[in-house]
Amino acid sequence: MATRSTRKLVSRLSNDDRTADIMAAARAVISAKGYENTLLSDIARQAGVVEGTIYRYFANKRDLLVKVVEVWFGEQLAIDSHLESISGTQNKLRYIAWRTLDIIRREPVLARFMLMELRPDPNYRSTAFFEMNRRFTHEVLALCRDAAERGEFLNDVSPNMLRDMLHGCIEHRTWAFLRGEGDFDIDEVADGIARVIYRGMFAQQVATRSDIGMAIARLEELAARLERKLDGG
Amino acid sequence: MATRSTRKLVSRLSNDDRTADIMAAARAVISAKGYENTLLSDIARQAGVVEGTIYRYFANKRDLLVKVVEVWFGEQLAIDSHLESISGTQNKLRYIAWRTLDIIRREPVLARFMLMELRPDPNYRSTAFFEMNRRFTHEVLALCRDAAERGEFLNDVSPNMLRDMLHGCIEHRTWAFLRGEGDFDIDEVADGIARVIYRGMFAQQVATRSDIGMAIARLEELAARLERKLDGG
DNA sequence: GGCTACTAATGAAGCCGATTCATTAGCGAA
DNA sequence: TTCGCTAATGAATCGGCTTCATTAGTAGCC
Repeated sequence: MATRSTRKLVSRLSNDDRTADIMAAARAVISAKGYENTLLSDIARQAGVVEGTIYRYFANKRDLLVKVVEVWFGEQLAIDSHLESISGTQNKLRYIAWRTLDIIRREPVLARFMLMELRPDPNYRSTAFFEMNRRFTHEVLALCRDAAERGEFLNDVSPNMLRDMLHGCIEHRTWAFLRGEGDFDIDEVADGIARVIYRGMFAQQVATRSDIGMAIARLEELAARLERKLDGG
Repeated sequence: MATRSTRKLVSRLSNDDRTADIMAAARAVISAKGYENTLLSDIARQAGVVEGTIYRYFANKRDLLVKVVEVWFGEQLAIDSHLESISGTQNKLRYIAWRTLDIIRREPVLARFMLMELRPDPNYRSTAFFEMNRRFTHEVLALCRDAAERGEFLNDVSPNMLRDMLHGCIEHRTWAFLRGEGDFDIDEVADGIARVIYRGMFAQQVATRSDIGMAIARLEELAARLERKLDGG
């Protein structure tokens, strides 16, 4: 097809090198132009190859972008040992929310891709991404479950619901941020979420009728003793 | 271009009639095949017109589908007078959440369109859809604000945050439903959301065990003082 | 150092939708 | 009945992704 004279090949690299090149190019393009505006031809140009070459390494455009975002997301998850050093369930909740919001603030394009492309995928649950995300959100589940077992939290709302409230609220806020509305005060948001969930689930040690009954009994006992003294004196 | 012999025109209708035909066809196709699988040619065939005709009435495919969803969403908002008859802030919250979940359950494809196409739109805030959605979510805002003013709710988390928690959680659950996971128990979800938010914000005027303990300590102190007087006297 | 086999890289062609626009035909007004 | 307007047409275009027969680096062998 192509004439001999126009053909020029770039150097032949190992599979790994070429894959890395293309993914780096894709990452650069996607983060510069946003997901919907990313063309395969842009990626190819940036990587210094031709569009067809990409299909030797990736099944299709979406496959490429998913792999890029998986790596990206994995990097975010890696930095993650601070949680244990925080004490108190409410503080832990606040930190988890804050950290998630912070990732979103730093990498809005990534966040958008997650929300738009990965989560709606019908077989999301069998993707590598799901597994990573599961580990990520597992913290909230474990935290709430522990609190319930220790008696700190009530038992009447499932930890899954609480996790969804936390992440759902974060995502809802994220959309406003991604559209460029307002100033995205992540401290305020994280604090509000943690506060409402914690207070909403806290198994408050309120006084019961029997507590009050005991108090009355004690007062009656004291009064009786005084009375005896007065009578006797 | 076209030869005289092959050309056949459908009857010419008023603009409104033809617009309605196309929108009805679009709605049928999108709800049968899902948004990503909806082709303009499907819609045209269903409407009994040719693809090009659609461009006389709508700027492009997206414009058509947005208008379809706007009308649909408007219908949902119309049925909406039950809320006032419900008493109690928590019950109202539960009803609002339940009703939203119910709309989603009945029209999952359109719900998906809202979440995927309308909300991410950069000029979402200037769309008719935003205005409708504002009225829709305004109920939650008003409810929480009123409760705060009456002293039923605490003042330390903004009503906007609470609204986002409610809708965020609903949306998060919706994705799982749209992917066909689990059974989408909307009663449980609505109840959980309302419960956590209500309890989390309720300005609880109850006595705690420590309050009663302090009271008892104070009484014992008084009793001791009396006793000393009697003993000394 | 030349030859061969292997396969990475090429890029033109194919394909599949949305979108455009010159042409045609229905319809109401004069 | 004719005329003018414009709704409807559908072939052509366009803009992406994807395929695949062809070309050319490269490593291994003698």
